[in-house]
Amino acid sequence: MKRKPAITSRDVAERAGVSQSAVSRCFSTNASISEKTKLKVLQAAKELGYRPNSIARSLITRSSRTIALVLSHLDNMFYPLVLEKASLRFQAEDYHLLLFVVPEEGDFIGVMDRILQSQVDGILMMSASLTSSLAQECVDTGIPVVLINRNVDFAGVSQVYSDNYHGGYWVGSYLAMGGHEQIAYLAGLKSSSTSRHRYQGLVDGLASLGKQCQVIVQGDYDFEQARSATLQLFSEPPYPDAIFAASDHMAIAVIETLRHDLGRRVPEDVSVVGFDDTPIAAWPSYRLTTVRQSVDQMVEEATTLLIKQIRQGDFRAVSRMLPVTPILRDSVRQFTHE
Amino acid sequence: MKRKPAITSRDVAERAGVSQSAVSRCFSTNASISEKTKLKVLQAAKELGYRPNSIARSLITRSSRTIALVLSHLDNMFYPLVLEKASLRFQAEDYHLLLFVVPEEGDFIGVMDRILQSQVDGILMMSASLTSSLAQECVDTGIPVVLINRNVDFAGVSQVYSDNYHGGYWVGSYLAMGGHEQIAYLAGLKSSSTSRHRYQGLVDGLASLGKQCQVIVQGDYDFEQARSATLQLFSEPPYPDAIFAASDHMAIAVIETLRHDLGRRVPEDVSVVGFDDTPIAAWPSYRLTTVRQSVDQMVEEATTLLIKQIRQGDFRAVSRMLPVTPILRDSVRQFTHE
DNA sequence: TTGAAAGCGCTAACAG
DNA sequence: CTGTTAGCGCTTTCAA
Repeated sequence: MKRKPAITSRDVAERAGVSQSAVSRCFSTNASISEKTKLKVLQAAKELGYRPNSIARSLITRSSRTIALVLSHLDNMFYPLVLEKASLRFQAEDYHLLLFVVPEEGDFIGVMDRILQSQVDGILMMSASLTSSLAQECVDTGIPVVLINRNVDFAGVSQVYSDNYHGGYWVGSYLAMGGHEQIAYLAGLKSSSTSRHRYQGLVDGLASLGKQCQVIVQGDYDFEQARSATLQLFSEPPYPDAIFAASDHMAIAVIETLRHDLGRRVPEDVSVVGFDDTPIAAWPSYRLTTVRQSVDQMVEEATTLLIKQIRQGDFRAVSRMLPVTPILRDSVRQFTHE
Repeated sequence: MKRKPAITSRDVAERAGVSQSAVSRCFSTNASISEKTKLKVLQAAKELGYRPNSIARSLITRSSRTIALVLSHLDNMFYPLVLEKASLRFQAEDYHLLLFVVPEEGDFIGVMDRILQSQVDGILMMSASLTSSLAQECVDTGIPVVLINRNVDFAGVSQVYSDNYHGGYWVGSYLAMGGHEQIAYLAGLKSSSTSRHRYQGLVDGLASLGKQCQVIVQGDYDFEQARSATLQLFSEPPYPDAIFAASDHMAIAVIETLRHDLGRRVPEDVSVVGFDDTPIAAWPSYRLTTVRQSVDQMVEEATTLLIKQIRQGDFRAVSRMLPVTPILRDSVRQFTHE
C-alpha cells in the first residue's frame, strides 16, 4: 500500500496561514469560526483537494459513526429490501454501514469478533444465530444491538419483530374456515424463533376451529429445500390440501413444485399461504395469499431505536412487536360446501 | 455516546507486566516475541476482554482494510447475489466492507465524497453513474476502483464486465433464426453502457440474417416500468412476436404481463429473452431463455483484481471482458415452417 | 527479544 | 474567535 502522502489539515493550515485547529473547526459543525477564516481555509482545502480523515476523527471521538449490519439469506428478496431501506436510512443520518454476510448458521463467533474490533457504534442484526453469550459480550462492550425480524429470549438486546404468532394464527383460522383438512407446515430454520412462533400460531388458529396441523416439514428458508420438502409431502398419502410456508420465498417454491412437478393446481387442489409479502407474492402468476410484514415500518423502528440508543448511550433493551396484515389473494381455495 | 472506557493495550500491558509494545506485537503477525511473554499477554488480554482497536491501527498503518461497495438495484436479484459473493470473498481476505446504496442515478457526488473521507483501501462499484471526473478524483487520491458489470470509456478505472455485445448478438441471430419478424428491445437505463451494448449486439445479430429490431422501449431495469412498456408495445399493431429484455428481472415482468394482462402465450404468441440468468429464470413457470453472466466469475475477477491493485499499489487500469453463455430454455418459440 | 519514544491526523479543552 | 497543547490507541523505529 503506498499512495501519495495524504493531504492533512496541517497542510491546509499552512497554506491558508492559520492554525491546524482552525482548519479542524471548519469541518466540524457548531464550532465557532469567523466567516473570513472559514473562507480562506475552504479555499486552501479545495486547492489541495483536502478531505478530513475520518479515521483520525473516529479515534479521538471514540465514535466511528458506523453501524454493523449482519445478515444472511440474501437470496430471499425480503432481505435485500430491508438492506436497501436500512442503508438509505442510515446514510441519511450520516452513518456508515459495515456489512457482514454470515453463512446460514455459520461460525458466527468469528464474525462477532471482527465486528467488535471494528469499533462500530451499533449493530443491526438480521441473522438468527445470536447466542446469548455473544449478545452479552456486545452489551458488555457497550455496543447497542438491535435484532430485526428475530426474537430471542435473551433480555439484553433490543428487538423489533412482527407479530408472528398472530400471523400464524390468522393463517390457521383462515385455512380452517376454508374447510381444509390436511394442513402442512413448511418450517424455516430450526433455530428460528420466527418460524416457531408462526407455527404455534398456526396450530392454535387451527385448534380454535377444531382442526390441527397434520404434518411439519423443514424448508430452512431455502428455495431448493422447500421444493424437496414439497415433493416429500406428496410422496405418499394422505396428501395435504393446504401448505403454510414460513416465508414467501418458500411458498413460491411450493407453488412451482406443485404445478410443474406434481401436476397439482393451486388453489383448486392445494392451497398455499406464505409469510412476508415480498413483491413476488403479488406477481400475477402466483397471487399468493400471505401475511404482510411491513419492511418499511420494521426498518424505521429498528434504525430509529438503534440510533437513539447510540445517541443516548441508553442500553435498556426494548422490544417492539409490529402488527401484521393478512393479504388475501388467490392461492387459497375459497370455501365451498362439499 | 458514553460507554465504559475501552480496554487498551496499555491496560493489558500493565496487567501482564510487560510493555505496551509487547502487547501490540502479540496481535500483529510476524513480529518477534517470545512464547513466554506472548502467553502472559494473551492471558491478560483474555481476562480483560481486550480487543485491538482497529481504528487506531488504521490510522497508523494508513490502511483501513476496508473496501467500499457501491450499488443500486437491489430489487434485481442479480445484485444481492453478487453482493453476497463479493462480501464472502472480501471477508475471507480479511477486508471489511462499507456499503453504499445509491439511488438509481442519484446524486452520486455526495456519496463519493463520503467514500473518499472514509479512507477505504479500494472501491468496488456496481452502479452506472460514475462520471469520469469522479473516477479521476479516485485515481488522484490513489484509491483503486474497479467497476463491475459496467463499462465506461474512461481509461483510469479497471472494469470487469460481460461480453454484452456478443450476448446481444447471439439473441439477435437466435431470434432471427426462429423466424421472428417483429422484434422489440426492452432497454435498461439510458445511461447504461451495458444496455446499449446488448442492443447493438441484438441489432447486428439480427442484421446478420437480414432482420432488424423494429422497436425499442425503455424499461430502466425496473419491474413496473417493464410492465408498462410491455403494455405499450401491445397498445397498437404491429405487435411484437419477440421481446428481448436487457435483464431477466425485466423479462419476467414481460412474461407476467403478456400472460396475465395481455392474454398472450409465451412462447407460442411471443418469444421472450432475458439477460443475466438469475435463479428465477430457471423456475418452471418461466423457463426463460437467457444469456448467462457468471456471477461467480465476475466477482472472482473483480475482487482479485481490486485486492491485487491495493496490495501492489498498482494503478494501471485493466479491463476484463468475460464470456457469456446462451441458456436455451422454453421462452422462445422453436423454429417451424410457416 | 524487549522497552522507550515518536508519531498517525484529528478533536477538544484551555488560554489569550 | 483563534492558537497552543495534550492526547485518542496503536505501530514502528531505535537502543538496550
